[in-house]
Amino acid sequence: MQSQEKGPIGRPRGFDTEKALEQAMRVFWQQGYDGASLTDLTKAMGISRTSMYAAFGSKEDLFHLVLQRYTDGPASYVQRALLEPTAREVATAFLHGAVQATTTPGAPAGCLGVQGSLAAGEPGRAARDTLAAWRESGVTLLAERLKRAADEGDLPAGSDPELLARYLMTVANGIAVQAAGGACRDELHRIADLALLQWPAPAGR
Amino acid sequence: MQSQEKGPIGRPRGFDTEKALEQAMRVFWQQGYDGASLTDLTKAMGISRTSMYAAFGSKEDLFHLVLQRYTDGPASYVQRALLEPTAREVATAFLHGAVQATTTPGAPAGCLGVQGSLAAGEPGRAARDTLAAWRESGVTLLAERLKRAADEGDLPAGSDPELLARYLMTVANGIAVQAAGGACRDELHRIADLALLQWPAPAGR
DNA sequence: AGATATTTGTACCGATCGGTACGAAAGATG
DNA sequence: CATCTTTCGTACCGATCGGTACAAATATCT
Repeated sequence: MQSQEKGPIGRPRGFDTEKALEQAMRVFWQQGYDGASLTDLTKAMGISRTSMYAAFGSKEDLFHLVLQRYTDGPASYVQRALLEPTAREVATAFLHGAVQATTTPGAPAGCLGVQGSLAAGEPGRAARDTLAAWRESGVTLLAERLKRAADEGDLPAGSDPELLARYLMTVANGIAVQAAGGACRDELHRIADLALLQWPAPAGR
Repeated sequence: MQSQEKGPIGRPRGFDTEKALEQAMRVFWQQGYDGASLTDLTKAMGISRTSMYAAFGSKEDLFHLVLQRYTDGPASYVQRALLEPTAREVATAFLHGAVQATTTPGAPAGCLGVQGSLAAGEPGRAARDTLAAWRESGVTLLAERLKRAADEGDLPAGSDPELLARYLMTVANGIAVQAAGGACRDELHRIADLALLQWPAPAGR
C-alpha cells in the first residue's frame, strides 16, 4: 500500500491528452504527415515540444496514435458499414459514410488515410507505408464481409468479393480526393449513388 | 547581323533540358512536391543547383513546367479520350487510360496530379492549389464533352453531364490512389469495367 | 521535512530546407 | 589575342526541420 489513490506520482500533466491528440489529428489531416511540422502540431495541441515528446514519443509515434484515433472516430463508418445485413447495404453505408466523413463541416476536408501521405521523400516514407497498409486493411475487411455475403447467397454466383471490395475502396478513395479538392457533399452523395447502380443483385431474386 | 547562326552566345548549356525535366517529373511524381528536395531533384537531373535555378527559375516554376510536361505526356490519355466518338467510348478510354498511366512499368505508380500534393503545410500550399485546379480542369473538359454528347442524343434525356464527368474523375482519382498503394494493373482494369457498367445507354436505343 | 518521480519551459543541437554570391570555365564575337 | 556573355562548381546564406539537455516546478512517498 504505497498509494493513497491520489493519482500517479510526480508532477501531474498540465493538458488533456485526448484533446491534444484531437488537435494533432486535425493538423495531420489538413497538412499531411510531412507538411505538419512539430511547431504546427505543438502549437495546435497547446503544449511544448518537450511535453509532446514525453507524452507521445516522437512525431511518428504521434502519427500512429492519431491514426488509431481517426480509425475509431471519423473513420468508424467503415466498421459500422460492415455490420449492415446485406452486401448492398454494406456497400451503400460504406460509400455514403465516406462522403459524410470527408465532407464534415468543421473537420478537415478529405481523408487522413489518403492525404496523410500518398507520396513522400525518405523522411516520411514510413508514414506513407503505414497509410497504404491502413487502406489495404480496409479492403481486406470489406472483402471478408463480402465473401460471407457470397456464401449467404447475398451476391450472385460468379461475383468476385475481392474485386467488389477493391472497387468500393477505389471509389471511396476517389471521393476523398474530390473532397480534398473542395467538392460539395451533395454532389459526392450523388456520385456514390452512381457508383452503386451497378451493384449486383442477390442470386435468389 | 551579329551572329553566324552558330547558336546563342555565351557558354553553352551542358545538359539536355528535356531530359532534365523528365527526371524532375519522375522525382515529383514519386515523392510529391514537398517530399522532393532540391537535392533529390538536381541529383536526378544530373545538374547543380545553380544550373537548375538559372534554367528553370525556382522549385515552384520547375514544378509547373513538369506538370505541363506530365499533361502532354503521361496524362495525354485525357485529351485522347475526349476525341472518342461516343460518350461511352469517352468514359471507357478515360478510365482505362487512367489505369494504364498510373500503372506503367518503369514509371512511378499513381498520378502526379493526385499524389503531387493533396495536403501540405504553408510552403507547399501553392502547389496543392495548382493541382486541385488541374484536376478540376479535367472535370470541366469531360463535362463539356459530355454536354455535347447529351445534345447529340448520345446520353439519355435527364442525364447530368457534369455529374457524370465528376463521377469519372472520382473513379480515376481512386484508381490513382490504389495504384500509388501498389494495386495491380489487371485488377484496376476490372475495376474500371465495373465503374462503367452503370453508364447510361444512349436515348434512341 | 526531505527524498523521489514526473512534467514543464527555455534554449539549444546537428541536419536539412530553398535559394544565392561569386569566381572559374567555356563558348561566340571582335 | 582580348572581350563579352552565359553556364558551372563551390561554398555559403538565414530559416526551419525533428529531436534533446537541463534545470525549475509540482506532485506523491517515506
